[in-house]
Formats: sequence, structure tokens, C-alpha cells
Amino acid sequence: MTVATQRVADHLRTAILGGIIGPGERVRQEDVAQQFGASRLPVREALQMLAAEGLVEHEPNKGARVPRLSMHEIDVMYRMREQLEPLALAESLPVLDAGDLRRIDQIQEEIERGVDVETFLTLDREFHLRTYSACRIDQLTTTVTRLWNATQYYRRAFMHLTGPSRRWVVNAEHRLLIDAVERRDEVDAGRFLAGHIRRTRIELRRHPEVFGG
Amino acid sequence: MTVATQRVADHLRTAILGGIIGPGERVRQEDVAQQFGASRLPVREALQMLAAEGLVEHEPNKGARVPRLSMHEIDVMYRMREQLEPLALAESLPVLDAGDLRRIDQIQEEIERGVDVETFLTLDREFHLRTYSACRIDQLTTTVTRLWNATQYYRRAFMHLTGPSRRWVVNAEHRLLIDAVERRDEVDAGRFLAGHIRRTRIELRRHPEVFGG
DNA sequence: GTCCGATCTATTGGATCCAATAGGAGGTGA
DNA sequence: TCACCTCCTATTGGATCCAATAGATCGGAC
Repeated sequence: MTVATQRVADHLRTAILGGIIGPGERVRQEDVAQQFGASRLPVREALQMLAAEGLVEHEPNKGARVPRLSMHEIDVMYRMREQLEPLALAESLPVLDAGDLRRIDQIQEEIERGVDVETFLTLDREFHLRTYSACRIDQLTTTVTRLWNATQYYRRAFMHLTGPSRRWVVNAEHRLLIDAVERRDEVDAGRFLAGHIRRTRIELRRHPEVFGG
Repeated sequence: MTVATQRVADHLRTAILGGIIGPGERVRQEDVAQQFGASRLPVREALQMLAAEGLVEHEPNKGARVPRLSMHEIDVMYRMREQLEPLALAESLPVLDAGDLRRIDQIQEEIERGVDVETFLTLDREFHLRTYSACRIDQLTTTVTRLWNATQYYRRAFMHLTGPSRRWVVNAEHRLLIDAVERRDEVDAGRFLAGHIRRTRIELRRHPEVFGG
């Protein structure tokens, strides 16, 4: 697999996260293969990887398609994040170095400058994942990343729908989180983080239209 | 992929969970392929699936091997279980039917009959996973199952080491859990469950020799 | 004697080809 | 006109073959 498979998987993942391939859409092996000038084999293996990540569903002899998720599924995934991300943060927090902290602060400054939805999504993701970056437990970081990926589409839809009116809440939460992180206070940090995720989950529940189509 | 890949993956998974292929051991594609009278292709795809589950590690051009996990990694995975399994139970609990409850009770009765280590491992696993069986959130059940699988080898080593002396604690915990489940009390059930997992984690930490070789 | 390099072999990665399955189009019967 | 059956095509699954990489072994030079 390795290099070719990885390239294809990265490309498809980016396309799905970017909303270029949306829920319900099918992914044909041949199309992707031609697009890469490669054979179908690495594409098949890449699709398997994505299936394992929950980014596509694979039905035998029918191919892969991006799954449509219900509000309840997203809700539970957010609750999983509430449970797991404080753990990842606690693992990471003691070993985050000065460069990480500086970068985290930079990202937040840029968010506060008032960016558009797509940029916000990218920065917000980088912000949080960066706080976990020193966590060396593979199963944990992998699971957390998968949860981010699988919910990305609906987070985008939600953001486009609600606009930046509540952005100040995010900023306040991020600032509290950063402060706790810099103090290496994992209890505080975990609490702010869980609250941050929970609030987002609750707000998402108020917009069932995100899951309508 | 489908049928052949699935068969190979199931077989390899069973072999790894059963301890037939242990940590550090390499898995050669050709060997497995011959063993199945199939080509290497489904084996490759099966190995990818297992890699996604964390049951093997895959290094480019070097092949797959079962990873050796440190005590700290196992400890964190147990903490992940403490966080996630109460969630899975809460999802499952309201919709568990009478047949499930009966089966859960049967399993516990058999455990109490005093079985050997291998049987205990199998029954204990079936016991817990059965309580989650009505949870329909794929990401959650998948993640929980993966955590069980990835830690199985060390659970076995621990059990063989300590013998059945503390089996009565497990039985008491299981009984309390069953009672809460039958009352559909998700708070109680979640608490007993988290405690059950936590106690096992703590006891595991007392036996670093499990991770020595 | 030891260290470095080259070749050789075992094993994996990727491409092409063939088989099998699913879904649809078209035709035929009632 | 509608239902059902058959055939056809598009697409995926699997096998075989070839290329590339890593590790080992052997040889040579210092």
C-alpha cells in the first residue's frame, strides 16, 4: 500500500472533509484511479482505510459512498468527544513545549481577527488537535481525529447556517482553555474543554435542519 | 474486498486475540495467503483492516507485525474504556430485549461456575459486549470493540498470572451491573461499569511483569 | 580482524487482466 | 398496461505477474 495508497487516502479524505464529496455520494474506484494516473488497487486500499475511519461506507460489490449521519449519531459522537478529548489533553498537556503553546496562541489570535467559515473550521480544528499533539497514545489520538473527521461535514453546515453571531463564546472558551493549558492545569483544562464540546453539541441539536438533506 | 478479505481478517483477528500470534511477531502475506488457498491481495486488505483496528502495525515495505504495547498505553486504553463504555451502555440499555437480558444472566451463571482462564476471557467479553449490543452507533461500538481487542493479549497474561483468587470481585460487580441493567437504571449501571473497568486497570498496574516480555 | 560496500534473496507494493455481481433496459406474455 | 423475465453493461472483487525495497550474506580493503 504505502505511498500511493496514502496519497490517495489523503486526497479523498481532504475532499470529504472539504465537502467536495458530500453525504450520500458514491466514490467510484475507476474515477479516482484515473484522476491519479494510478491503478485501482491503491484506490481500493485507500477506500478501505477511509471505511475504517468511518468516512465512507463499503458495501460488497456495490462500492463506497459517504454515509449520511443522523442527528442522534452526531450527538453521540460529540459525547464521545466530551469523554475522550479531556483524556487526550491530559496526556498531552504536561509535555507540550513552548513552540506548541505559541502556535496555539497564534491560531486563536487569527480566529479572533474574524475569519470566514471555512478558515474558522480549519483553524479551530488545528487549534484543538494541536493541544493534543503531544499525546503519544495512538489509539486515543486516532479515535479523536476520526471523530473530528466524521462530524466535520455537519459542523460546516451548522456554521454556515448560524453565522458568526456566537463566535465570541468560542473565543471566550478558547481563551480560558489556553490559560489553563499554560498553567498546566489539566483539571481546569479538561473541564473547559468538555464544556466547550458540550455547548457545541447542544447548539447543534437546535438545528435539525442540518441533518435534513 | 468483501468475502475473502473478511474471512482472512476474521481468521487473523481470532489468531491474534487467541494469543496464537503474539506481540512482536510478524505476519507474512504469503504465508497467510497459502494457508487460505487465496492470493496475497485479500490478505493485504485484511492486514490493512487489522492495522486500522490497531491489531497490527504496518510499516511500508517491511510488512505487518503485532505491536508491543507499554503499560502506559494499556492504562490509557482502559481509561478510554471507562469513558466510552458507560456511553455505549446508556445507548443500549433502554432497548435491550428480554432475550438479551436472559443471555447476559446465563453468561454470568456460567462464569460463576468457575471456568478456566480462556473460557473466562471469552465469556467476560461476550458478557460486556452483549450489554452494548443494542447500541446502534457504529463509531461507538466499533471503538469499544477495538479497545477490547487491542488490550486482550495483556488481559490474558494478567489473568494467567493472578489466577482466580479475585474472581469473586468480578462476580459481585457483574451482579450489581446486571441488577442495574434490569432496572434500566443507566446511572447506576454506568457507575458500576466504570468502577469495574477502573478496578481492573488499577490491578493491572500492579503487574508490570505482564508488559516485560 | 574488523569495517565497509556490493550483490543477492526474500518480501512487499503496484499494474494488468479476468471473473463475478448488481442494476437497468428492453422485450414478451398475460 | 403492467408485471416479470432475460440479457447487457457498468463496476467491483480476485489472481497473476512485474517492479521496488529492505535485510542478509559474502567479499575485499585497510
